[in-house]
This record gives sequence, structure tokens and C-alpha cells, in this order.
Amino acid sequence: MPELPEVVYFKKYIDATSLHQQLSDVEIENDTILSGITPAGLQKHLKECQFQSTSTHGKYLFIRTDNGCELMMHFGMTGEPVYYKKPDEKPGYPRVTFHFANGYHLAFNCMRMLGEVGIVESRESFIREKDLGPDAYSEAFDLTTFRELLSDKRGMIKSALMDQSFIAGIGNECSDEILYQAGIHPKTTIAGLSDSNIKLIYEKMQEVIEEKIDSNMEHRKLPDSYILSHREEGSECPKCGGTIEKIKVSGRNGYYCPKCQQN
DNA sequence: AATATTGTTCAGCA
DNA sequence: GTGCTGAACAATAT
Repeated sequence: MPELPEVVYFKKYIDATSLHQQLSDVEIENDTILSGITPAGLQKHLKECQFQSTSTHGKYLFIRTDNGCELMMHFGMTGEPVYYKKPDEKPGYPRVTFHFANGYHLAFNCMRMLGEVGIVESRESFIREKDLGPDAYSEAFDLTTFRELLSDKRGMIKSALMDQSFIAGIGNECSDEILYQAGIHPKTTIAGLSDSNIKLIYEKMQEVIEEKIDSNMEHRKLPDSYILSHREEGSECPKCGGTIEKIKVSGRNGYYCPKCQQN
């Protein structure tokens, strides 16, 4: 489920488990998720180094090593880091595994191989190359910036929120939740948004991201009024008791409440 | 068997 | 150039 909040969670997970330990080996079980690098190339870059620090931008995670490498990870639809010691704790789809000298392992577990692992020149150049917008949860992304960005954009608000070159980090689920909390119909065009709508969307975006980060990926810890656990056609709206409907926007299936989101 | 799935990228069209 | 749609990628579940 890796959207920005999950990637922030992964960052904390890696920080808590995998920093400042000697890497003894990098095992590549499947190289289709390697991005712009060969298995041998990745192993060479990471030879006998340590993970020093991590950072994120949108849905991307970066791990800085003590020998100056910037390891990039994108989790696709089904990726997650798994830190384990005993062989029976090994996850089902470890496409790349970082073996540590202390006997622990960090696996890049990814059922559908839509994730990416690679070495990048620098965070900044990578973000530029990928043409990513500002991180949705960064200090720099304030209401004024959001307003300015929207003034150059057309189309439907849900599409815009999911557009990584517009804002980085919001995916299908998050955009549904933000618009549900803001009471705004997913197909509302940007031109049709009032100034107070824009402010509301910005505030709900920050709130939803924060709640999702605080929930530590446990759905049950999210507020009862969230649509997330009701994202299914015909399900009951937690706010008005009405019926949740499915809607196709930008090729993705979104869910919304026609009663609560009329704007 | 057909359809769905949290993501990205590309082609084709308006 | 921008925006929308559908397909592709891969593997699984319903």
C-alpha cells in the first residue's frame, strides 16, 4: 500500500532496524526490479558499506551509505521492507536482500514486481529527472504553494492529487480519503473549486497524511469517519449512512459518497 | 473465467 | 503542450 504515509513508515522501520551495521552481502533474486543497474553493479556499489541515513520524497525512499551511495527504492503496489533474522521469518517474495554481518537481513519484499531498486546520482538530480512535484508532507509545501501550483493546472481534482509531477506522494487511496474528508466530488474540475475548497483540500491532505502516518499502517487506528475501511461499492458511508459508489477517474477506481461529496 | 488490486509509463486521441 | 483513457507490466485473490 505504499503511498507517502507508508513510505514514511518504512523509513522509520529501516531507521530502527538497519542503520550502522556492516553489510556482508547483497543478494539479488530477481533483477527485473533493478532500475538502471545490473546485479553485479549494485553489489559493487554496496560492497562492505553501512546504511547511514534515510530520506523520502513522495513515494520514494533513499538510503545514504557511508561510502557515498544513494540507494533508491520505490515500492510499487506491493513492496515492503522486511527485517528478520531466522530463516523461517524470511518473507515470500524477497527480490533483493541485504545481508548484515550481525546475522540479520533486510529484504525488499515485493509480490508483484512493480517496485524499483537502484543507485542514483543524488536525491535532487533524481527528483528532477523524474519530474516529481513537491513532497506533499514537506515544510516547503504550504497552502500558498498549493494555490500557485493549482493555478497552472486544469482537469479533475482527483487526477491532479494523484499526479506525481504535480505533488509527490498521494495515490489512489489517499486521494479518495482527502476528497471524502473535504466533501468534494472526485471529478470536480480545478476551475470549479472555490478558494475555500482549495484551503479545505490542503488542510485535509495534511490531516489525512498525518493520521495515516500515526496509524502505523493499522487501519483500525484510523478515525471511524474515514472511508478507507469502507472503500467498496455498496458499502455504508461512515458519515451519513448512505451508499459508497465506485467512480473511474484517470483509469483508477475511486470510491466516494455521492451524498457527502456534492461539491 | 473474468475482474480486481495500494503504482508508473506509454500510446492514442481530443 | 495538456488532459483523459486504456493498456502494459506481474502476481495474486475473488
